[in-house]
Amino acid sequence: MKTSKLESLQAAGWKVGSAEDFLQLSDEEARLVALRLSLISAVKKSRIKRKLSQIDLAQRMKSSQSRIAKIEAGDPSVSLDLIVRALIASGATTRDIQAAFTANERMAG
Amino acid sequence: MKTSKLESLQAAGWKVGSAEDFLQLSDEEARLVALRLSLISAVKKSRIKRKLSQIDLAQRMKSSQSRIAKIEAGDPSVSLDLIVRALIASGATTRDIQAAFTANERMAG
DNA sequence: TGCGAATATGTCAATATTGACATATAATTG
DNA sequence: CAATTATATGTCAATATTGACATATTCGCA
Repeated sequence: MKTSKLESLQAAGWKVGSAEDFLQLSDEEARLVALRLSLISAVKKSRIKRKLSQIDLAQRMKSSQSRIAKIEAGDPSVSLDLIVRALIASGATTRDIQAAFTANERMAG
Repeated sequence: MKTSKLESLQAAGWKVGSAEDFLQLSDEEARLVALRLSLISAVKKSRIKRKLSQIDLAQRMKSSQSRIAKIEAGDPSVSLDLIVRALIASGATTRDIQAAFTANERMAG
């Protein structure tokens, strides 16, 4: 479990370094990262569900395709603000957003 | 209803300009601002509940008292990231965060 | 009232985030 | 197999956000 979560973070481009470092993440940091992952996952799900390309979504929110790609890749240069804006622009309902938080709660355990 | 919401935004320091401008806010923008307001309210509630001063909370999250004050005042210079970090650092449970989103849904209608 | 603690407001240099762009790499279609 | 479309990656100047600091204001209490 811990391993897969670590791999998620690393795949997402976070400089986690080692497993020890990861385990030393404070609860606060870990919760924030987990929340980001949940929201990111919700963005992609919502975008696909509405059959929007990354360019489509970028235009809706006046951003760029590369930014959308970075959002979905979990790039650390992307803010929570941008993730949430993407989620809203993708057509996600508030219920969808809540669902992401629920998923987050499960992960954060 | 619309008026009180507008007043909230203005009180929070947003350059809304006029009621027309406010009404021209896109749904996306309105939802994002409403979400911010909900989370901000949750931060203050959580901080008070735990009897933390702004300085206490600032130390917990390695920020400064003035930043906490700005968070709670809804200052536009505060990011969603910082608001959520404050919410987590204040001791809010994930359930509290979800509740904030639920309140947001009610507001956004 | 006066005093101390808490909160609010304004500023700014340092840092983080942004859209835009070029370009690379899939994935899809004919 | 191209050709087309979608997605990924790297860069950077412009802009936004940050903690820190000074200082003002408000609040509770003796």
